[in-house]
Amino acid sequence: MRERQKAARDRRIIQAASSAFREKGYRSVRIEDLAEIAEVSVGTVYNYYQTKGDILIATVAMEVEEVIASGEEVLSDPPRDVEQALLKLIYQYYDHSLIYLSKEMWRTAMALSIESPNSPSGQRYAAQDRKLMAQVASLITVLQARGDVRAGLDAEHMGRLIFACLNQMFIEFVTDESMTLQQLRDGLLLQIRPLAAMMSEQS
Amino acid sequence: MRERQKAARDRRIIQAASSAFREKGYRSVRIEDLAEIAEVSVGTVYNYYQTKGDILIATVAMEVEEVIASGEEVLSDPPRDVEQALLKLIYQYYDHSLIYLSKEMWRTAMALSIESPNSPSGQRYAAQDRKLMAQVASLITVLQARGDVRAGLDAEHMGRLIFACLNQMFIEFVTDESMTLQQLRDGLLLQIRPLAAMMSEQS
DNA sequence: GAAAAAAGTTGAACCAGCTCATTTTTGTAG
DNA sequence: CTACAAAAATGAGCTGGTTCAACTTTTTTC
Repeated sequence: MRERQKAARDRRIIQAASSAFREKGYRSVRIEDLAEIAEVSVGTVYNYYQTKGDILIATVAMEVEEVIASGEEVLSDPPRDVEQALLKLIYQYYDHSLIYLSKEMWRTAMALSIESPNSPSGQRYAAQDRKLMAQVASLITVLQARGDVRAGLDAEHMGRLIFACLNQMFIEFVTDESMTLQQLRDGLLLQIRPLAAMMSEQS
Repeated sequence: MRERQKAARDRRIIQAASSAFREKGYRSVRIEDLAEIAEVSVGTVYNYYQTKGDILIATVAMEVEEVIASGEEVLSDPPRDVEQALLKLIYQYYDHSLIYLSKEMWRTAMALSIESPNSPSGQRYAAQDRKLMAQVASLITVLQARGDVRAGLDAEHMGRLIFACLNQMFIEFVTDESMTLQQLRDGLLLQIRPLAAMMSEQS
């Protein structure tokens, strides 16, 4: 009974935040605005979320959760070619990224996770980053088991390396409003190609 | 005459900021505090710097400038071994990083450059990042010219890749207060070793 | 040297994120 | 149904970054 009330309010707040942030911009949306849209008071918003940033992270986290799930599908049957397999997974990430979130929202969420790594939302974001990293490593393990990646490599280290690479490209993407998804894909390709070649070659 | 006054005030402000941020923490230092230490008014601080973040970036930029200069020395005569050469350069960066700046200051500066990439200070930080990346690429070019790195590789792309790697490790370092410089070095080593091996091997 | 213009300084006021003492609602016991 | 307690909601007020109209100082002009 009370539980249902709480859940409903929470949904109204996060719903209001998600669309308002995307449409008006995170910066220019005031907590007061959210409270009004969600038909609660400012204090109540803070009863559900500790800071404005926490509300943002909650919306970003939903998105990342979806991305991780869709990545699992790629893992189940990746292309034989190493380059193709990596690109398929990463493009999946990239293509999902702007469905519910704006570049500004990504920037703010990333900034927050770096600035306040010990806050609950900072840790939440970091945990999801680690999951993505693990997924990349997992893909490499699969490819290795099939003999498409040479056996001498440590899959976890390679996963970290490739994650660093895709993450750097993604930061570049969200910090440049004029950069398109296609340019992001192309940029990544240039980075991944030599790596994939090294990983697959039998020396 | 007026120039000298301005320069002196600027120095007092940046000086006050640099030590106050390091000693009391960026967050807890108020502009009002800086103004008092520097013996100017709040308004004057804003006459020299557009935001609190700009003041921080100015102090960080001085540090990075030094790091870039010290990196140049490594470039002039790098070790023959690829792994050793890369590590020498990057450890140089790492070891300098905490001389004048706290981890919190680094976190805040990084967060700022991601969150506000179009502000003057965001661009300033990004420009220095690019310089560091170019320095890594430059090292690879030198090693390639000496025949220690295989000729087929694109030095610029490898530079970006290695920069992504060292930057990721550095973010991990500053977002974990308990992580030591030695742990940072060791973490990087694990990432760089396979890469260096791939770069130097003649296939 | 006085007057006008330009450059720089000042701090009170503004704004938005956030807090917390108070009030309201919900659930429980008699 | 009433009394009580626990949980939740509320919004006025606090805080600290930021602005800007008024003021002061320096420079230039005649």
